[in-house]
Amino acid sequence: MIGRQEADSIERRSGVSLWRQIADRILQAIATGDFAENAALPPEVVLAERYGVNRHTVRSAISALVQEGVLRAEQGRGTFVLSRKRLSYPIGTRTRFSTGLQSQTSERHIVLLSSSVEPASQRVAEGLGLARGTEVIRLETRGEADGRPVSRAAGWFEARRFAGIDRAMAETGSITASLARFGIDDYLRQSTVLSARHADAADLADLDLQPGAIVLVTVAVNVTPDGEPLQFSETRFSAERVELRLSAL
Amino acid sequence: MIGRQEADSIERRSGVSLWRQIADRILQAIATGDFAENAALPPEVVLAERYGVNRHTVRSAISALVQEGVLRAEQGRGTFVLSRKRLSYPIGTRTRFSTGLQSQTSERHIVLLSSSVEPASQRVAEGLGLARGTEVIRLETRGEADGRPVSRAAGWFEARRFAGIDRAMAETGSITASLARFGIDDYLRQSTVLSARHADAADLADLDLQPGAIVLVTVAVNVTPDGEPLQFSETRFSAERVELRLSAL
DNA sequence: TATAGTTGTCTATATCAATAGACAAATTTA
DNA sequence: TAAATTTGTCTATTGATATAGACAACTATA
Repeated sequence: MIGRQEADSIERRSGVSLWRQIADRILQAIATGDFAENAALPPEVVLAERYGVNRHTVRSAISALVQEGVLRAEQGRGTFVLSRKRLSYPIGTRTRFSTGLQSQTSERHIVLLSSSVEPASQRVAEGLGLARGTEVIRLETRGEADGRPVSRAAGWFEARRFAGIDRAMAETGSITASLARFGIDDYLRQSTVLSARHADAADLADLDLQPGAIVLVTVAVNVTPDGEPLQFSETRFSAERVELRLSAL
Repeated sequence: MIGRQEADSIERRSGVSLWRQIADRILQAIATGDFAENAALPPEVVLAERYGVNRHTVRSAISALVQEGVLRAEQGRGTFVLSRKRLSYPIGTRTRFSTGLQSQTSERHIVLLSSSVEPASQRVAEGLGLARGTEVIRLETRGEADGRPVSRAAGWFEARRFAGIDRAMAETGSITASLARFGIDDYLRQSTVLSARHADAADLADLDLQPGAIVLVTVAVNVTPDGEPLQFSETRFSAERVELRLSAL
């Protein structure tokens, strides 16, 4: 990389405190592998000079990350990296939570948080090709890998056709397995729209994030091989824990 | 949507000032179309109550957005939305800047900012299937639509094979047209990895963003239909101006 | 032409964020 | 063991952030 010197500088009077900007930088460095797992961070004085701030400001950043479980500080020894690189979550025509992360994690599963029946909103109705107001089942789920939450999703299914999918989901912990109970043995991703924003209060709680964190948001429609809409979903990924790999679509 | 009441609340002591969080919310609302273009924002007192902060705090947020050219405030009348919804940028096997945004913009083009020859870094070499250190040409470009910067990209090409592609790029303003001069009349996107982070100082300058803004980052490899690597690229999109639509090819 | 509704400006106060310096406490190294 | 290195704690000061209240200036409308 060239000309990245000044990019290491920090924005003042930006509404984002310096300690949080520095915490972000450190997270970023860990996520991209610049700070290896278990390795010691440069000493506080060095970081302070690198970012052009006071040592105490660096300490604020570090203490936030210690709180967050990303770093461990040991008096007299140094500060060490606990967390690992980002998971790489594949998105393609055959997107499946568990299989996608299989090779990168020792354990992953989906937890059903809640379910409800509601009239389809405009966008849900559009996505599923239903009339607005048609009853749909809404499943709120969280995806976890190696004990850490990585994604939070809301999925909508036509209520009439998929009555009981909430129970299936609770029992199997898998969308794929749940759909199989309704005779769907294959489904494809028809469309995905992707955006990013700051995590809101709900995201922070659901994904166990700190304020100021970023979430990647996908809005997708899954269909049968024939093109019949099955599921409309909105998923939020923690941008600091996962990256999305667009596999041959 | 259900249960979004509390999500409207704001995080204190988060390292992100309240006025900036509120500015983000308003931007978000505009981007998703919740606040229509040219429409009046709710009065300051109402916003203050909605977000649970003082009116002066809301005013700070609004004044930042006025500065940014997103809002226009008129004493006695109200505050009005100037900017429009996010552009939807398609990503698929045939991803082309200009064609992708054609229907949504009246004008778009790519500006060549700089070019240089350098030895391939680890990741560039891997992406292009070259030995590390092989000479590559690096093109720095900015994509603009309707006069606003939407993306900032670095692209790497094998220097030996694509000598002069910088000139071609400067003249044509198009990757597709430049590659055509080297006998490449079609190319496909082989892989794309997507992540999100806060904009750094370089992003802020290049994309004309405000501190605290978010960028979507894609790292991609383009290949010939035969699978021969042509281009390795890293692109940063302003998350408040574009969303990425993953198109099935 | 009042009146209500809205943005703009001013003063004051309290808390958070950042800098500065000094030294304690723990660990590693010479 | 002594010295060097590193994190932890304390005090003090400055500027940015947030709250509070009052009122001016401007616009639309009854």
